[in-house]
Amino acid sequence: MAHSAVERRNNNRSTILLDEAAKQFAVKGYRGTTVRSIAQNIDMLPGSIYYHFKSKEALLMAVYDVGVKKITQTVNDAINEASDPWGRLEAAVSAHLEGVLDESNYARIIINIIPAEVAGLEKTLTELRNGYEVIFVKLIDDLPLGKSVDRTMFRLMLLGAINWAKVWYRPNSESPANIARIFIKFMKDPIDT
Amino acid sequence: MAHSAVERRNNNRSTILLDEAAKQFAVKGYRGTTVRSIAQNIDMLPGSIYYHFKSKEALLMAVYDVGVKKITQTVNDAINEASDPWGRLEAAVSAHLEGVLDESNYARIIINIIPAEVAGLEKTLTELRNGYEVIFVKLIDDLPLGKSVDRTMFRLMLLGAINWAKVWYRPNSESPANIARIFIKFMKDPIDT
DNA sequence: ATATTAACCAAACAAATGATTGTTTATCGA
DNA sequence: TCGATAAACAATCATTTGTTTGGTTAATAT
Repeated sequence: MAHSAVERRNNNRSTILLDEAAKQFAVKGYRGTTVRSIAQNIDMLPGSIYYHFKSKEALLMAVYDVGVKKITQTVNDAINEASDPWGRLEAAVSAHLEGVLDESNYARIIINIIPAEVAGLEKTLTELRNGYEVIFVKLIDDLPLGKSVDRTMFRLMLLGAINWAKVWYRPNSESPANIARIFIKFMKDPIDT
Repeated sequence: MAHSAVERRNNNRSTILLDEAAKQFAVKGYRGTTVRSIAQNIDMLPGSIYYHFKSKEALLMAVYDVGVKKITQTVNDAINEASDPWGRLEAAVSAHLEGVLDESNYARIIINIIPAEVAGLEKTLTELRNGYEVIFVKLIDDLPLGKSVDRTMFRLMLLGAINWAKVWYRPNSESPANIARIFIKFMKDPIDT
């Protein structure tokens, strides 16, 4: 037999480490999170973190990168469930909201980390976020809108509205899916009927 | 004579100190801003700040308070220039945007400081911001909207959209007034004409 | 002229924090 | 069994950060 019931050395605690870092960065920001508190919450010594990542900034980068990949995946999956353009956009908005409002989700750091707060990573973080938002550029391109509609402003308005939800959202507010439906309706239909 | 041409003792560097603090808090957040860097930028020693304010938190509070008062004033003034409900709302949005997008404006910190980042001041800061936003509650109450329209969600969407502008706004983007006009139009009119 | 006070400077402190170094333990392939 | 290596520990360092303390200077009041 290959390896018995003996506990393997395969303690892939890098994953646990990444999870914990994601959670704390999302809630307390970059500077509000300390290497020590991350280590403590996963029963690891502060110095050990530096075996997995060469610096605190590198740790944030790793978390941010995973966060972008995960929410990109989630939103893309959601899009494929719908067929008509407006339905696809609503599905994307709903998935995005679920991601950024779920406390256990990596995606939160995408909107909770202020790039300027990190300095050394400002440019890279901003680029990663912009890359993700390309999904919405395409979705909005596919909408049947009048010639006079500025699609860029349309996107900036919609994304701003949903990203700001983190500020006012409470677990007993409307559900992410409802918020998505309501916001899309505001954009799509005349307001007074 | 009262006091001659002799240089007055009126070295009111408290104002300069407050200005610099406002600027740095707005850009780098509370934790990202250090007492030292504020002092350095106005040629003052770190310790001297504690003559004017008893703590870093007290300094933030002072800045935040001035910020809320200033933007409240600005927006209220703008409202009085218009008469119809939609026009008043657009004026308010425009004034709000000008305030929060102007780098030299105190109002920026209202949206760039995350209350949860400060801990000891979370409640107070949130209350101050909510107090300001009452202006928009009233403006939206006055709109001629259909019975089925959720005015709270309407406000959250609109305020979110304009508050997020800080993330993408560049001096060569649309002007604050144009952004206000476009966003209000999105909310008011059918999208495809 | 003297006393008082506003407004700072100079220096330092204690705590917190990111990071480094040397060592140990456990697993696995040869 | 042995050597290599992954993964962590234990201890410590150097720096940063908010804050304090005591002294200094110049304007104002008495």
